Amino acid sequence: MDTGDRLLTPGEVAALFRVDPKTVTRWAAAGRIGSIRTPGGHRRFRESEVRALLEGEGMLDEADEMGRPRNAGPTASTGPAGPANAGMY
Amino acid sequence: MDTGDRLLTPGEVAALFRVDPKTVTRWAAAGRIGSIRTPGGHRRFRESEVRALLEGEGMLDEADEMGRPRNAGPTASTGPAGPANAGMY
DNA sequence: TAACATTAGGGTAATTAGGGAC
DNA sequence: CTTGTCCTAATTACCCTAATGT
Repeated sequence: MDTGDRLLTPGEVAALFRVDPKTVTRWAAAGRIGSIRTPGGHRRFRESEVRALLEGEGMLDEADEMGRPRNAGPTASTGPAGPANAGMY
Repeated sequence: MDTGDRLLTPGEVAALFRVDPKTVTRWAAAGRIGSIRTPGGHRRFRESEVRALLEGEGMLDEADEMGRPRNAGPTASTGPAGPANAGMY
C-alpha cells in the first residue's frame, strides 16, 4: 500500500502550489509541512502530505471565509488538523 | 532480526532519498554516510543507517514557534550513535 | 566469453539553502 | 502576518566514458 511516499523536491511542491520555492522552504521552516532533509541539507517532501494539503483535506469551506483568522485566534488549529499523518506507519 | 545488515546499492539509496545515485556517491565520498567498498570499488550502504537518515535521526521537525505545533512523532527513540553528521555551512 | 544494467569518475548547469530587506 | 525578490554559497542534477557486478 503505497499511499505515495514518494518524495518531492521543493521546486515540485512550489509548482504544485504555484508559489515560489522560497515559500515552500518557509512552510517547512515554520513546521507547517513535514520535511525530510538529505545529508546535504536539502529538503524533500512527502507526496502524500503535499497532496493532502492540496486537496484541502481538512479545510472547511472557504467560500465565505474572508477574515481568515489564522493566528489571531487561540488554538488556531488551522485546518488539516495535524499532519494528516501522511506517512507514518 | 536483521535490523540492517542488508546492504543497499547507490541506486537504492538514491531512490529512497529521491536524489541522483551520483549524489549518494558524493555523500559517501564526503563522509556523510558510511559506505562499504566492494573489491571492485563500488559502494554499498547499510540499510539501517540509511533508514535512520530518512527518518530524521533525532530531528523531528524544525518547527519552532509561530503557528501551531504539529503532533509529536512516534518517539524518536534514542539517536543511534550520532555519527559524524556535520556539515552545513 | 558475451551482454546488459549499474557504478565510478570528472566537469558543468540548475536547484536549493540561508539571511536580510522591502 | 504572508508572499515574492534580492544576494552568496552549498548541494544537487545531468553530460560524458570506462570499469565493475550479475
